[in-house]
Formats: sequence, C-alpha cells, structure tokens
Amino acid sequence: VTSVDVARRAGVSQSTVSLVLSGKAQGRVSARTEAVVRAAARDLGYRPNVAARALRTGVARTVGLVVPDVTHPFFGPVLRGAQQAAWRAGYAVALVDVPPTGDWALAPVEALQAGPVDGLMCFEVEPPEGTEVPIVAIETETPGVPFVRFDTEAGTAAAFRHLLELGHTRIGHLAAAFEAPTFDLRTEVGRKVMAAAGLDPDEQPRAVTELFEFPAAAAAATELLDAGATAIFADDDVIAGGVYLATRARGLRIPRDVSLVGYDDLPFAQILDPPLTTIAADPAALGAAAFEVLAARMRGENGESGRIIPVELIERGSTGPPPTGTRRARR
Amino acid sequence: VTSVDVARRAGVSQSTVSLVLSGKAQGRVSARTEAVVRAAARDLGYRPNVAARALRTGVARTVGLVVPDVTHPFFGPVLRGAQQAAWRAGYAVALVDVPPTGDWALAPVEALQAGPVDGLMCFEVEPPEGTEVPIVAIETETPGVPFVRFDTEAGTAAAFRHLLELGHTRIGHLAAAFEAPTFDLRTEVGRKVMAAAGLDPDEQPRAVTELFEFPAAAAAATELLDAGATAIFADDDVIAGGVYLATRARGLRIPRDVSLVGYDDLPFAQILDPPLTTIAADPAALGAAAFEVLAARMRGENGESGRIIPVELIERGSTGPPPTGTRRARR
DNA sequence: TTGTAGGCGTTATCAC
DNA sequence: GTGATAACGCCTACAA
Repeated sequence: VTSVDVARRAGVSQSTVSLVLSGKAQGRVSARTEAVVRAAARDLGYRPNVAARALRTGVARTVGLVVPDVTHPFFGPVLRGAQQAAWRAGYAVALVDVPPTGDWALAPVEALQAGPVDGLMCFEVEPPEGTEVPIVAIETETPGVPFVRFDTEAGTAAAFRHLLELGHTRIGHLAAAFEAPTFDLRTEVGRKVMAAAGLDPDEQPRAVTELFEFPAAAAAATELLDAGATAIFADDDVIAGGVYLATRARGLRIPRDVSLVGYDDLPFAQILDPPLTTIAADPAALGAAAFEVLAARMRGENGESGRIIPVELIERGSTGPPPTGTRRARR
Repeated sequence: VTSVDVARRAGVSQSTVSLVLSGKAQGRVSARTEAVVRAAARDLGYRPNVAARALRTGVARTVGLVVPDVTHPFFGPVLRGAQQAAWRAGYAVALVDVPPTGDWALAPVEALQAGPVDGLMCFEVEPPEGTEVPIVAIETETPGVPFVRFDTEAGTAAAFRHLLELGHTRIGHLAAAFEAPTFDLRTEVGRKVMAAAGLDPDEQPRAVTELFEFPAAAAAATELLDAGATAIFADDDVIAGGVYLATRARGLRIPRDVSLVGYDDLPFAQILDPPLTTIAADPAALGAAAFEVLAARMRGENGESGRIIPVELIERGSTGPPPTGTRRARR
C-alpha cells in the first residue's frame, strides 16, 4: 500500500497525500480534503516507505550505537536510555556490536556509513576516521569529537580516598586490559590520590585481567592477594566479582581480610555477600545524554563539545579497616 | 559518491558498475573492465546507498529483534548470537526494546513494518498480528508462527526432581508475573512433577514478583520463607538473587535452611555465596537459531516449524537436603 | 561484452 | 488549494 493507493481512494493526487501526511498541509490543503486523505490512509493502513523517503530526503532518522560487547551488563541500560531519547525525537537506534578483536572489527561500522545512519554514538570504541555523519564518543575521547562520559576522576578519587580513610596502605588495582581512556584515567587518578596521601604508587600492587569475566578476574585478583593487598580497587563490578571468587578460594573474608571497591554499580552488586561497595554510574542517563549531544550535532549546532555525568560512591559492606598485623601474618 | 561517479571514473556505464559490484558480472563483463571498475570504486570509497537499493529491490537485508527489556542480562548474549548469524548471512539486526507497559507498547514494532525490516524475531513478545514480513517467535508460541525456544519442560522437570531427590517436600515456586508461555510452562511442569512424586501441588507455596529486580524478588521470597518452604524454584536467576537477599535479612542460610534453584545460568550465578544451582541455557545459541529459522522463512522455505534447544541442570552450592525438624522449628 | 531505459515510493518545486 | 513532474541511487530487462 503506497501513497498512490491512498490518493486514489481519497480521490486526490498523490502529492496532496504527501503534503497532508507530512504535516506540511498548513493553509495549503483544505480541511475537508485533509480529513478525507487521513481517513483513506487509516483505512488502508498506509505507512510511508522508509527506503523511499530516505532516498529522497537523504535522511534515515536512524542513529547507530556502537558497543564493544553487548554481552556486558552495563550496555542494556545505556541502550535503553539512548533508545528512549531517540524515540522521542523520532529516531530509531541501530545497535552494532563490534567484534572484540581483529582488523575487520570496524567492518560493521563501515557498513553503516553507507547511509542507513544519520549519526553514530561510539561507546568505548575509537570513532572511525573520515566519517561523513556526526559522531559522539561515549566514555572515550578523541580530539575534535564531542563526547559524553562519566566523571571518572571524581569517582576514582572517591574510591581511593575511601580506602585511604579506612587506613589502608596497601591498595591493589585490579585493572581491565581493555584499551580505553576511562581505564587509563582510573590508573592515573588512583596513583595521584595515593601519592597525595604519602603512598608510593609504584609500590602498590597491580594486576590486569584480559576479560570481563569472573574466572579471569579471579586469577588476577589472586595475584593481588599474594602481593599482600589489604584493599582492592576494581575497574568494574564484573572484575570485582572475581575477587569474591578469589577470596573464597583462599579462605579469606571480605572485608575482614581484604576490602573491595567496584565500579558501575551493576545490579548484582547488591546481592553479593557482603554487598559490594562501588561507584554508581547511571548508564541510562549516559545513553540519553549521548543521543542529545548527537541530536544537537545533527541539527548542525556545534556549541556543546561534551558532557560529564556525575557519579557517586555507594558504601555497602565490602570495605572496612585493614586487618590487624597478626591476622595478616597468618597466611 | 554514487555508482554514476564510479562509472564516469572507470569510463563505463553505470549499469556495468552495478553488474560488477553486485557480483553478477560472471561471464558478462570482461575481466579487464571488471578490474577497472573495482579500482575506481575503491579509489572513490564508493559504498552503495542502502536506501536506494532497498527501494529498488524491496529488500532491506535487515531483521528486527524485539525484546521486552534490554536491561535484562539475558538479552546481551541472545543479541550477540543473532547478530553473528545475521552478519554471516549479510543481514544487519535492528534491536527494538518495547516498553514494558501501555498501549503504545507495540509502536516501535509497527514502525518497523514500514519496510526497513525483512523479518522479525520476537522475544517473549507476542508477535504482532497481520504482519507482512516473516516472523519467528522466541521463547513464546503462537499458532502458525515458527518458534525457537529452550526445552523448558526438561529444564523445569530437572530442577524439581533435583529438589525432590534431595528430600524436599515443601517446595516453593518463586514466579515471575511476566506474562509469557515459558513461565506458564514452568508452573505447569512443576506441578506435574510434584504430583508425580506424591506431593499435592496446591499445598505448595507460591509467590509472584512483578519485576525482574532483586528487591522485588526478595519481598516475594520472604512470603515463601514465611510459608515454610525448605526449597525454592525461581523462574529466573535474577529472581533467585532476591532469595539471597531475603534469607540474609532473615538470618537464614542457603542451602542449610533453604535450597534454591535458579534458571538461565546468568554469569553472576557463579559468584554468589553459595554459588547458585541453576538451569543453564545458552542464550547465544538461542539467538543464532532464531535467525536461522527466520532466514529459512525469508527464503520462502516453510519446512521447519520450530526448534527446541536443550538445557542443563548445573548443580552448584545452593541446594542440599532439607533442614532437620528441630532446626526448622527454631524460627 | 557493454550500454540504454524504466521504475521502485517519496518529497519538493512549480504551474494551474 | 491542488495536481503534474522531476529527481533521489540503484537494479535489471532488453537492445546493441
């Protein structure tokens, strides 16, 4: 069913149908004609063909969201936030999951360049070079590209200060191997805060996990435990989850033997035993903000260069004072 | 940059370009010409305009995946599985998150009908009526619609039998209020298995949670605890997570005081304390299978009417024998 | 082996 | 106020 069918049924020309249905009928088409057209369209269940419209107007009313791993629980809410904001603005969101490795990693993104997308939101993914459409970077930064990100500096600093105030002097960093500015920043801020507190950052243990998976994180956490850490800052709640596994295997208890701070406040943080102290970030807000910044860019406004979203330390049960000397010596 | 630009640069006609680049040049275009065209296309960075192609061919090479809640951790892997299968077949996947409530719930789906999509995969969402494109239902069943789903009967039966074999005679069902065949099936199978074991299903406690969220599930779990359940079958791992919260608040221990079986084997199941016994289902396989069935339908093959994917009981630490009479009497 | 021509369903610019 | 008419970029008979 095309606009021609509607026109025929309404007894008008096809262009009148187009005028009416695209809302440009103001003072150009009589109210009577307009009503007839609308009725005909409804009766026929007419829906404009998006391909034809896109071809004619050069606009797809679709934006792409590129993520490195749909599987990570953090993305669901991000997508939902972006989707809602986009929906309100009359846009659809195409989700693209780029394969973690390999040179063809960007193949899916390139496919989008072909025109089905009017803009791109890249989450922790380096925005492709030489793109025609507007881009917004999420949780990553590239010169000249507008961005949306969390206040990682404040979040990380809050986490380390919390541990420091509890009296810890041996704070391990359980880091993600994933290459992204947000993780680099955590390392940097952590070192700075510890240095400011009189600790030598180079003396503090550090371990790296390749995957955002519990067993991998547990292996890395074990290194930290072996290095005598009494507190651990994990780059992410999933990684923090690995610490629960590692301590359990060692017969250690959180927070009695080791304190732990995670990052993201994923839902499962609250059901762990003890519940995880973590930095809460609102992923839906991130997604929505990303779309808004992108929308402004698509409208041609170049004002806003980025947006930083606040985060918050949630103290739950996984942090406490360091163990006394005797208890620590036990192992 | 259009195919006309490529043609001009290669010194051939536009149709020759089209022939070459759509792979239909076999024995119709000379190797030399073909090489020239390809070079020109590469130099110019030509990418066919999908809108134009879709308009001309009537095919979008895109399928939609409709989910009720992107936020649930189960979907990430489903999407990834579908995405991979689709990608290999040259299709893109458009993710659509339908708002959980309200009449406009299907608005996003309707938007897709307009033509941007060649097929639809509906996850736990009632497939819309009178659709033009092929549909496959995931984890839901509608007469006449091909489906892909897990072997819920086997999974549920395995869970209940496991509890029964452990000696439990008071088995609570912590159910999701979410309206879906897969959940109805769990109730039905659970009752059947218990009846077969000589238990009166109507005597067994049952509680319902509206949301797939830990606090809500915890509230419902508390009812079951109050009703004297010594074992709980949860419709889902997230819901099972609520039981950890509820037992902790009550000072009860899993599995000493109450046994628990979840469903889905979400990643966090392994880091809970004790690790959760659950029914493992492979969500990526589900997504991939859904695309395959849909692809067959899109090819016009009407043979396969559905596919059932096996699941498996993973015994971890959350199940054990029921407490002795004395211990139970204590509370 | 290559080129010509027509049309997919819209929107937008003009005449009427 | 309304209706022809011309693109948008691509694919595909069919003609040369």
